[in-house]
Amino acid sequence: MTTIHDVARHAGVSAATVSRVLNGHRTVDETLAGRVRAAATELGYSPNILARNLRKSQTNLWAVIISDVNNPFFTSLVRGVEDVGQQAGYSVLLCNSDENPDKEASYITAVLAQQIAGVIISPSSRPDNMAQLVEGSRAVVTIDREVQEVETDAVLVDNERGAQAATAHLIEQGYSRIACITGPRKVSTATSRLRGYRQALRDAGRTFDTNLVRYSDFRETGGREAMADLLDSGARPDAVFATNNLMTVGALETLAERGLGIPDPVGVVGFDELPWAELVRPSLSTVAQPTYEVGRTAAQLLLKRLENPDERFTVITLPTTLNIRDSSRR
Amino acid sequence: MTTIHDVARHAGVSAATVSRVLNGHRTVDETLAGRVRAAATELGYSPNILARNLRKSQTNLWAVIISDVNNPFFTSLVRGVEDVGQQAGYSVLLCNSDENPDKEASYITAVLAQQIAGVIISPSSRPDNMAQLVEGSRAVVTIDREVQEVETDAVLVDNERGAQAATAHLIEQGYSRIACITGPRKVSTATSRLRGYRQALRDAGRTFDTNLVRYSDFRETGGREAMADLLDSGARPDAVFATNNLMTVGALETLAERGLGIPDPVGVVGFDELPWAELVRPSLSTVAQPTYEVGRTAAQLLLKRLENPDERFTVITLPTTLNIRDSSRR
DNA sequence: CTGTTAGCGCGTTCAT
DNA sequence: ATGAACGCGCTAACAG
Repeated sequence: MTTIHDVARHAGVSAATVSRVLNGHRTVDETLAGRVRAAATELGYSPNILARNLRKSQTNLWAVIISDVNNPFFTSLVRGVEDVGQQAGYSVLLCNSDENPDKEASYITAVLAQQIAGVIISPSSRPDNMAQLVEGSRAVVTIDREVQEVETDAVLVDNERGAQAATAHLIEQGYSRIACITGPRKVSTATSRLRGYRQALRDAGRTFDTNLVRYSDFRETGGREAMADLLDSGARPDAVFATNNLMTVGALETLAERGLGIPDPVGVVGFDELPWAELVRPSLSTVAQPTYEVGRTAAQLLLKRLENPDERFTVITLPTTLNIRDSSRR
Repeated sequence: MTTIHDVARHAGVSAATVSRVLNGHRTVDETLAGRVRAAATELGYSPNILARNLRKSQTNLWAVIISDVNNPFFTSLVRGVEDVGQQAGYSVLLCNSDENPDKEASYITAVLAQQIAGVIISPSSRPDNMAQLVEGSRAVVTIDREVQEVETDAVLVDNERGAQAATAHLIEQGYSRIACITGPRKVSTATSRLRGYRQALRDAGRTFDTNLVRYSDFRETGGREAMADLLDSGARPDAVFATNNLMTVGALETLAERGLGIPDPVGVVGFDELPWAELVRPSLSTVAQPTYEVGRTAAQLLLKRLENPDERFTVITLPTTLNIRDSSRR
C-alpha cells in the first residue's frame, strides 16, 4: 500500500504538500503540483479513506432509513438518492426500520456511531428518535412523513391534494358510500391523506362517516383485515380509497375472496403506484407519487446542507398524479 | 467525546486494558474488567469506529452489489442479508450496478477503497471485474449467477431444474409450440434456464426449435420486444416461458396489446415470483425462488468466511418451487 | 495478567 | 508557498 509519504518522497516534496495538492488547495505552485500528480499516478497511489475518515471525524457515507425495503415506493426512492450520492462521491447505506421504532432507534445509534455524513429518513412514529438523530448528526433530510417536533430539510408530496383528487373522482363516478383505509394515526401521511378524503366529501356536500374509516398499519395484512372489517361491520361501502399501495393490495385480496367485483359493486383507488398496476385486472387506479424524484431531491438537499450547514431549512412538496384506470371507472 | 483514555483514567487502569475488556479478550482479571465496564457505562463511552477501522485496516461494512434495486427479487434478498449482517454488527451498503459492467467496476473500486469487510455480489457479465474484487477483498460471496473464471463461496438456485419443471408443465397442459425468452448469453442464469427448457423438450420427445428462442436483457422492455418479435416472426408460439420476472411482465404487456388471451391461445410461465402474482389476471404461474433465504444463506457464508478465511469454498444450491396458477392452466 | 510504547495514514496547525 | 511536527482514537507487540 503506497501512502502519501511515498508519493512525497517520489516527487521530492513533503507529505503536507501532497495532501494539499490532492485536496485541491490552490496555494501550491503549479510545477510542484504537477510533479505530485505525476508521482501519484506513477505509484498508483490511492488515498486511504479510513485514515481520512478518522482525521476528519466523518465518513463519506450516507444512510437512508426507510420503513420497508420491499415496498417499491422506497426502492425507487433509494435509487434516486443513490444516483445523486454516487455522483458526489458518497456511498449509500440502506437501513430498513420495518415500521418498528425500536429497530429505527438501533439504526440511529449505529448511524451516529459510524459518523455518517448525511442521513435521509422516513421517520417512524417516535419523535424522540428524530430528535436524537438531528441532535447528533450533521445533516438530516426528512422524506415522505412530517415530524412536528423536529425541524429539518424535507421532501414531501402533496398528500392531502392527492387524496382529495382520488376521493373526488370516486364521487364523480357516482359512488355514494366511499370508505377510507388509512395508516397509523401518528403517521403524517396517514392523517394528511385522510384529511384530503374528508375535504373531498365536504366539497361535495357529503357527510363524513367514521363508520367508513379504518386505521390500519400500511401493510398488506392490515389492508386485508380493514377491508374485511368494513364489509362485515354493516357500513356497506361501495368504494374504497386505500392510502398506500400495500393496503390497497390487501383490500383487493379481500374483495376477490368475497367474490365482489371491481369496479362494480365496489370501486377502488389506491395511493402509491403499484409496479405493474396495468397488469392487475381490473387495472388499478392510483394516486402516483414521483418516487424517484423524491429521492433525488432529498439527496440534493443533503448535498446543499453538507456544503452549507447554517442555511435555513428547505421544505419541498412535490405534486402527485391521479391515474384513472379501470378499478374506479363504471 | 469520551475516549478510551478517559475510561482508563476513571477506572484506574491503562488504555490497553480497557481495549481488551471491550473487545472481549479473556485475559483480564474479573475485578479490573468490572471496574472498566462500570467506568465505561458511567461515562457513556462508545468506541470510535473510525479509529478502530483505521487501526484494523477494515470497516464493519458489507456491500451488496446487485443488478437492479427495483427488482423485487433483489430487494427481498437484500433484506435477508441485512437481517443477518445487522445481527452480527455489520451495516450493509447497497450498490446498484444496473446490469452495467462499468457501473459494477466503479462500485468494485469503491468497495476496495473503502476496505469493506465483505461483499455479496450478483456478478455482471464481465469476469475480470470479479477477478479484481476477489483479488482485493477479504471475503466475497457470489449469489444468483455463476462465474466460471473465479472461485468463491456461492449461493445459487437450481435454475435448470426449475426451468425444466416449468416447461414440462406447459407440455403437460398440451401446449405444443412453447417459446422461451431468456437473458443475455453470458449470464449463467440465462443459459441454465434455457438448458432446463431444452431438457424438458427433449424428455418429451419434442424438437428444440431455435426459432422459438429469444435472447433478451432481463428487463421489461426486453421481454416486451422479444414477445413481439416471436409473434411477428412467424414462429407461432402457443406458450411462452420467460426466464425472469421483468421479462415476463413485458411479455404479458405485449400479449395484452395484441389482444391475445391467456392461457388461451397463449400460455405463460415466468421465472421469479412477482410480488402480487395473485392479483394479476389471469394469475401468473411462476417458478419461485427462495429469495430471502438466498440472502440469509449468503450472509451466513460471508460470516463464516470472515471468521475462517482459509476454509474451502462452499457452494449452496437452493431449490425452486413451481407455482401453477391460471396463466398456464387450460 | 497488565502497562508502556508505537504506529495505522491522513490533514492541519505553526513556523519559516 | 512549503515543510516539520502533531494528533485523531484505537489496537497490537513487547516487556515486565
